[in-house]
Amino acid sequence: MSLPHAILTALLEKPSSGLELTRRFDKSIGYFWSATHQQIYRELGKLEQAGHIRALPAPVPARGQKKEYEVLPAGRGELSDWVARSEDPKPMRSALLLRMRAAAIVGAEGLRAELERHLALHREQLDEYLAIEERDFPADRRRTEPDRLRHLVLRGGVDLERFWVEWLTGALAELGPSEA
Amino acid sequence: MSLPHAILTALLEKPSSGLELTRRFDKSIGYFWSATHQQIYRELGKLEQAGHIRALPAPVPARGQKKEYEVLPAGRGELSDWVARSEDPKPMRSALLLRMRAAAIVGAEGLRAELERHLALHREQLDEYLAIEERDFPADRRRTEPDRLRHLVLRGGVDLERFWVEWLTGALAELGPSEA
DNA sequence: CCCCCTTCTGCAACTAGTTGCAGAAGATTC
DNA sequence: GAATCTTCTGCAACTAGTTGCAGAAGGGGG
Repeated sequence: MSLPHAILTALLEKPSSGLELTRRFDKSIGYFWSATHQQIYRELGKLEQAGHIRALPAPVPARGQKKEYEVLPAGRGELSDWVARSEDPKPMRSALLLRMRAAAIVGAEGLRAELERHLALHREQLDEYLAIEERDFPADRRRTEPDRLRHLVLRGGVDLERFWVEWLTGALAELGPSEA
Repeated sequence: MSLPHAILTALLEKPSSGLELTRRFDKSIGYFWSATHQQIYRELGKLEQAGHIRALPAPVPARGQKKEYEVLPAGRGELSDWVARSEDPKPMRSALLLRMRAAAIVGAEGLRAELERHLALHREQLDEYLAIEERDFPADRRRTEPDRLRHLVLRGGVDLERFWVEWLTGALAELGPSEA
């Protein structure tokens, strides 16, 4: 599974506490691997026990007290192995495509509004990605390999959102202008 | 959740037994909503109890005996409601994009082979979709609304695979010809 | 007839992810 | 200086999905 590796990556980018991680998952790593704070806390516990990360010594260790984690060499090693590991892509799932197929049988009443809503959401996400690209990846920041890799990831997000925007636009056109 | 609706859709397309459904999920509905036979059997049980489907009267009802299900009006109603229901798209997950981001930190050794493997798989899937399109959706079979909807779904699959093929091709070019 | 193979259904036990809630520490405010 | 709000961590209980296995029925084949 990928959650521990997502966390290791995030912690290597910057040592953080559970809540900080949660927030960063909400806007960066989470764009392609989302997780709730619960998953994160539990996984931090497991990673610590496995010796992949450790809590930075805190002045007052207590419940409700912020706890920062950093990655240990073993954790970095595990992540490095994982990058090269062979793993089949898991079949994608789209409830929207499924609904479309159901609509082919029971009728498309009410579907149009939902498609429009999704279209708006995907447009929004696309704009967000484009803003990030402009901010974080100006042409001169695409030289080093790490930067090129990070930019490729973002490009993936951009192009995927573009795909949805185009597909939804086409679907709406195909449904005809006056469906219920 | 969508699994029960996937099953209702499949059963409306054709009443089936659990194993038949499993096979059809492996090659049709499952392209965008996969499920194991276990999930399917359990869900069939729940759907039957909810009065959404019923088992067709079998000559010899017994364990190990094929059991066909068909959708009842209540099930069709539920599916019809679901088509119009509002439901946020769940954030996508891609272990590959995640790995790319990890590679930006720990190095991209060994990643290239994996990208090539995925590229081959996506090309294969794309070809399969195109073959289905040619077989099931010749130009004259795209007239009725149900056919147009079903074709849109397939188009979604085609374009998504195209996206991956293009992204992976670009990523491989970007990684440079001689990465480890 | 008996063994074995396939088909079909299903239980049990697991991992992953979600939701709701609660308690401690520190900051804020009146 | 007490009431309350925010931050941070975490438990408990749930739903969804996965994996491994087993048992019944039926169809050959020697």
